[in-house]
Amino acid sequence: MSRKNEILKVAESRVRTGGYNNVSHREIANEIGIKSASVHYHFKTKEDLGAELAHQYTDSFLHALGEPADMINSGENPVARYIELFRTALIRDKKMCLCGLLGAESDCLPDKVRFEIKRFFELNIEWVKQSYVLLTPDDAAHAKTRAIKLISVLEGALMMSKAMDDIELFDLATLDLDLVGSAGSAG
Amino acid sequence: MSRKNEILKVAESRVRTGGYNNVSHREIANEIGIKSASVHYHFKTKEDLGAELAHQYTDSFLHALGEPADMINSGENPVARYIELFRTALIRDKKMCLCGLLGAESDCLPDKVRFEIKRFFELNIEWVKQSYVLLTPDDAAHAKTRAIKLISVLEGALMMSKAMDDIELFDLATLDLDLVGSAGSAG
DNA sequence: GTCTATAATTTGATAGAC
DNA sequence: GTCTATCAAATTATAGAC
Repeated sequence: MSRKNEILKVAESRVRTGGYNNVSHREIANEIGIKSASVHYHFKTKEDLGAELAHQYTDSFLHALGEPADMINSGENPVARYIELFRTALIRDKKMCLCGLLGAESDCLPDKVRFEIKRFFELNIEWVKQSYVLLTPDDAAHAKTRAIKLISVLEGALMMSKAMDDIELFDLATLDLDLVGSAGSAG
Repeated sequence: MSRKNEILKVAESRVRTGGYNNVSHREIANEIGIKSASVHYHFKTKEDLGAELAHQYTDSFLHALGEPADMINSGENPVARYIELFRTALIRDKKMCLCGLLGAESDCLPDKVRFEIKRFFELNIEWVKQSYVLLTPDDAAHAKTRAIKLISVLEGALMMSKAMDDIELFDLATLDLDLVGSAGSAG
């Protein structure tokens, strides 16, 4: 793993644990065995580090999701996979969604970081919306609203599970979610 | 307003904007015209300040909610008021829920603060659960799960609205929520 | 090209002034 | 009782070593 990716990895862990102000050059440097000032060679400013971190997180997230159309062709429900990816963040990483936590802090973030957070949600809304359109073409008019509802409950469920230190809360919150039917048809 | 409450007010604004690490003694002090060290007279440590802030926020939130039984007696839907209180946080304050943001950072917070965040969500789940029990006694078995779902979507909707800097997202996410019927009956 | 010595600023806290 | 001078540690950044 390149030095740059080592830095991003440590930064991701720390930001997903406590937000933008929970990461510092020194802690990153200590963890990978360089001096804190060395981080500045790889990322000119902290703002640049944060922005590149969020951008890469978004790309990696979308890559893990894949293409809704492909999934449907192979008999998989893309919305179910979307939910599962959020669950993975909680179960495997034991951490928040990077862009969820940063999104909540948006008003105090540097411009470049805020821009990348927005990009994450725009692309996520579009991905889920497209999935709903493919799953239920007759209800295409509601696809975007349903996408926003789904992402909201997933981000909120992550947040509550961390707050209560109880993974089961996530499963309760995401029980019988809107997988296929029109908004609120599950249950 | 007492000095102590002045400090809490500034701290609340800053924490709700950027989390626990977004507040500092100096900024608090500057804003109210004292020296940063003076804050330590009113709150021994930052942990104590954070804990008292979260405790007071929780009490104030519950007080604004009132008693579900009273509301039902006077013909008001308590769940509708609950949703409205979250909306107020966004529209009037233009800020996150204090305990939502801190909850997402839970793993890096001092013990006393984490304890208060947990208390917020425990009391909120209980309040909403009780409301559902009163509204739909026949579905009492699902009341707690429905409460968790509702709080999740509200916290997530706040988060997304801040991330996208778009209040309308909150209204879309909370359109046709589970006000009375059993889980997922809305739509 | 990669990294570090060093610095300016900020942070949380103590010891003590009035 | 209320507040401040002062401090030790941490944070981001620069200038320059190798």
